[in-house]
Amino acid sequence: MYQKPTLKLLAEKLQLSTSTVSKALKDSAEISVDTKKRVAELAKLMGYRPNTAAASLRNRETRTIAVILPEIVNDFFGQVLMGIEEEASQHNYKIVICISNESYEKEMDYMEMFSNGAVDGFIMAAAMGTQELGKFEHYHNILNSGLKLVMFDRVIDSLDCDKIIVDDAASGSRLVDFLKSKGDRNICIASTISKVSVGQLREQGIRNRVEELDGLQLNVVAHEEDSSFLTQMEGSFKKDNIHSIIALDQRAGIMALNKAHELGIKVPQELQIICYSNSNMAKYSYPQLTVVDQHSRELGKKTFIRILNLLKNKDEVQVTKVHTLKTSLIERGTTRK
Amino acid sequence: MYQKPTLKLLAEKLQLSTSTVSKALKDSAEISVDTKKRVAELAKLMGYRPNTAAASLRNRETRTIAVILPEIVNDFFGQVLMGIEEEASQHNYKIVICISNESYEKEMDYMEMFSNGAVDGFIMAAAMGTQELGKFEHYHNILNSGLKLVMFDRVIDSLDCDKIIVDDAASGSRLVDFLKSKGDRNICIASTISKVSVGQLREQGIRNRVEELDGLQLNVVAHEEDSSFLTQMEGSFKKDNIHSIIALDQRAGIMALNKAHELGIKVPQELQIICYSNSNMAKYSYPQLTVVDQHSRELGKKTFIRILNLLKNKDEVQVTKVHTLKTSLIERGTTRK
DNA sequence: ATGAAAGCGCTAACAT
DNA sequence: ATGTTAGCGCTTTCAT
Repeated sequence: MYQKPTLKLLAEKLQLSTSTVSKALKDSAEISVDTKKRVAELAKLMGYRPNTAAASLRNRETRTIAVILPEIVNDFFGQVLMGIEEEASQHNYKIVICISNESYEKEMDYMEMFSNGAVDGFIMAAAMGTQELGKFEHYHNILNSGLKLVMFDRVIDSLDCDKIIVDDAASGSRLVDFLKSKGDRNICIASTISKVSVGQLREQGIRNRVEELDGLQLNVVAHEEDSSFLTQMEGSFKKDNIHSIIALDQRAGIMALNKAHELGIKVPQELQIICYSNSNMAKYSYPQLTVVDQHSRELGKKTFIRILNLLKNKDEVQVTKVHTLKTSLIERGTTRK
Repeated sequence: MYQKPTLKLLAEKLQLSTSTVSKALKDSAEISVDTKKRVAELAKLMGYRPNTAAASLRNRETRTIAVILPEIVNDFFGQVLMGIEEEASQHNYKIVICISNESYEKEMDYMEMFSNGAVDGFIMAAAMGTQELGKFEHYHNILNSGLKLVMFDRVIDSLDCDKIIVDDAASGSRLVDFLKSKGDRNICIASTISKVSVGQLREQGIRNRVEELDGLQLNVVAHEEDSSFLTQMEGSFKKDNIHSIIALDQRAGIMALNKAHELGIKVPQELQIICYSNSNMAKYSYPQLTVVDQHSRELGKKTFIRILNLLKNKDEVQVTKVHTLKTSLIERGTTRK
């Protein structure tokens, strides 16, 4: 196995000192143009790559961000991750990925595991378990230790850190207006994420708007488990005279649509369905689901850029910010024209 | 910002040398039981975590694996990643994730970027671009430099490295038998991955079996782009008298199903559909798709365990192995009982 | 059973 | 413009 080139090796070959070579590679003004050129050439020729562990140790920065996701087999988080990854690789950052699997313990373990020098900061969406339990010391520990933290989508209100979210409540409210304009009066909320902040916000937005307007009715079908959800949904179809369904998450949306098929209810003629999250599941359903697009990839990019700024201005005191992205409605086959 | 505890700090507090503390934490036989206990207690109390960069530099191992995936918004790769991640975190390994986005260049960039000390090895599925181009020097470079490489699913036949795959060709063959046993004679292959090794293997398996048996007919509909695929599919529905469709990937499967709906073809009565990959899209379609389950999470776990073994026996000469997992058919709503 | 010292590869303050 | 040196935090060999 051949020896990987190091600064020392380059220096020997060029009859220079390591510090000169180091500076040359950094395009330092101290070094002559000629030397820089010679160094660059040999480095390229030998395929020199700086040893990241050594640089991290010395510079006290790893150029690595831990991304903690509640799940990964989920188009929304997948798209966010793509956005993060894209931006990260553009800025020559690495990301390590952790999957909390909605568990408080795993989330905490990961944060502890990376809390000493392994990463410069964390990007994360809170696990369902964490939001249910309401225990947030592990976030505080991270912040206290000087590591950067940016949360997205599933954020903790009471926590003083940067957050990138979408206009969940406002979008819910807009959906009510949209459905009302189509003549619907009896709206049903379907959700498998009612324990999670964004689910609650969306529901609140819808609820508030329904109360503001006259002559609207609201039902709620909510359960995390597929079979219970479907039983509830079927009950609601049979006893309530539902005009439309707002599904707060992709799974609820697709399950509601399938239940409607099963019961012979015509979509969108007899029932309109709108679903949160522009997922493949929604894009490839029949008919294609009308969705609230959260611009998830953009969200990922914004999140990374935020933490990058925090890192660049490391020692300045910074005002934490909540950045809200506006969602948009993509009208497809489950709503009427 | 408080100072993170280091070995030196622990040593000072305990009036010991750093080497003693280091050994104690490693439960070395050289150190007295009593000292070990004192060290362990203080370490716990102060929340000591070894600095990974320093350990990497010293030990010449990072306990980090790069995972290069063609895409991430894809349930198959998502599930594999879950399996890898699960196993990695269990063995106290980190994974950094790279998304090649099916591009040869990105794949190569990533491999170069991590080829000097940043990771101990690579787990990857080849990008479509790489398989099309047929350029594999970047893989050879990795292997030559002593880094470990394990490929899964989309592997390079000619490359001498460890591979974890599923029985693509054999499973294709079994599907033909299955459909024939249901009385189908005219089978159609639908694919959006015909440029990729696994797509070709599946097709080959099907094709061979069709030729072996008597009285079967085979059509092929293949295109990566949705709209061209759908046009072809519609044409095939209208002119060929198809009895069943074998979709080589999830997207092809769901698009074929939707097209059947659109044309008023009854599934599974008039047309059976079987689809590769047990994705959420297939699970939540209407009716639910019958699928070939690749046990993707298991595949991820096996892949990680393989690279771990390679790493543990670093310097032994190892025979590269191809490990083949057996797929299984999950019969659901798009095939007849 | 414990400690001193060297060194992994890199950077930067401080010579020259 | 180039070089010397110290040190980031850890492990390990070789004393003691």
